[in-house]
Amino acid sequence: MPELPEVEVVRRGLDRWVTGRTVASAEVLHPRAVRRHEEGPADFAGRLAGRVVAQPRRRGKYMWLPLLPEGAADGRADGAAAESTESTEPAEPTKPAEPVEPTEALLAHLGMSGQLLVGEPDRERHKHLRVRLTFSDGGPDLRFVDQRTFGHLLVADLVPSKVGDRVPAPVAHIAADPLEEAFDEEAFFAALKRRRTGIKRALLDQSLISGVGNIYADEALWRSRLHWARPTETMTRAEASRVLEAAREVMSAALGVGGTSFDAMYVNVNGESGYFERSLEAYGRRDEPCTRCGTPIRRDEFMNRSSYSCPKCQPRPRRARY
DNA sequence: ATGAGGACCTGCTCGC
DNA sequence: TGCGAGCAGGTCCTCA
Repeated sequence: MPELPEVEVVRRGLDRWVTGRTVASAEVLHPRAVRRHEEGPADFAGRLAGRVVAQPRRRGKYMWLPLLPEGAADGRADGAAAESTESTEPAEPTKPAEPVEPTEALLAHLGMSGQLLVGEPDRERHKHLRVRLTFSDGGPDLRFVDQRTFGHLLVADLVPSKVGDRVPAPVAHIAADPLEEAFDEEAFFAALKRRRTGIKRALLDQSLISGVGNIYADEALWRSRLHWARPTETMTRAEASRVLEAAREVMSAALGVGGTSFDAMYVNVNGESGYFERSLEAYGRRDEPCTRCGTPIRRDEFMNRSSYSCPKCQPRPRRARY
């Protein structure tokens, strides 16, 4: 279940394996994977062929590969893409070119089960392979594999975002994530006071704060001792800061774990952080003792999914909001 | 505009 | 052994 840390690990893997390379072809094996590309699969593939991939970017759970015109310089000073493996030596001549500002990007959202895998072009095709990109150097290809098809890829124009940078159009309304420098804590707190909803719903609202999913929301709330149905308008500035800091902590920890196995990610740029197996304090621990107080963790239904919390550390507010 | 709930999707697990 | 129910949840869509 990729949330921000897992997506960031994938982004780093993509930076290592595809930045600076030229797309030869894009093959859409399941139209649903590109359903948000309004002009359809053929246009999607057409826009990718021949483009040079610039350094991958990310905001929250979205990531994107800026696309440069064919033959453009990739913006890398060290030509690191060429050292990925012997078979990925770029075929293009390395003549200097004017830096070009990308106007489009390949945008990816992994959804629930999406993976971006880099590997030898002739390896076996996974059952849930949805999209495949090949590169002009004949080196490792890039595969979008997604069992549940909640994820998607599309090519979009880069437009100004509410954060102030240029991002793919579908990301323009997304707030910065709490690990970004640009994250506006004052604006987040003001939004909490304005909203008439519960804190967990607010944490999952990507227009207020991006990158937080169900798992890290529960973990951040457990750490900050806040109940998920706490009305946001009653929260103090200190409580808001607490839950933000907790979110940063859990996501940074997960990123740290995911990052440690990063060097071995040649064929497995897949967003598995390994974090879930060890460090979760609330999520998925129904009836297990709270590691702070020993009270059994409870599971509530919320938004058609689960919320885990400690009944003692996170008492339900008298006025709950969902 | 805002808040709340459902739809989408497939594989796995559980109970009968 | 078979099979249906339940569960997993990010985002978009609809409705009040």
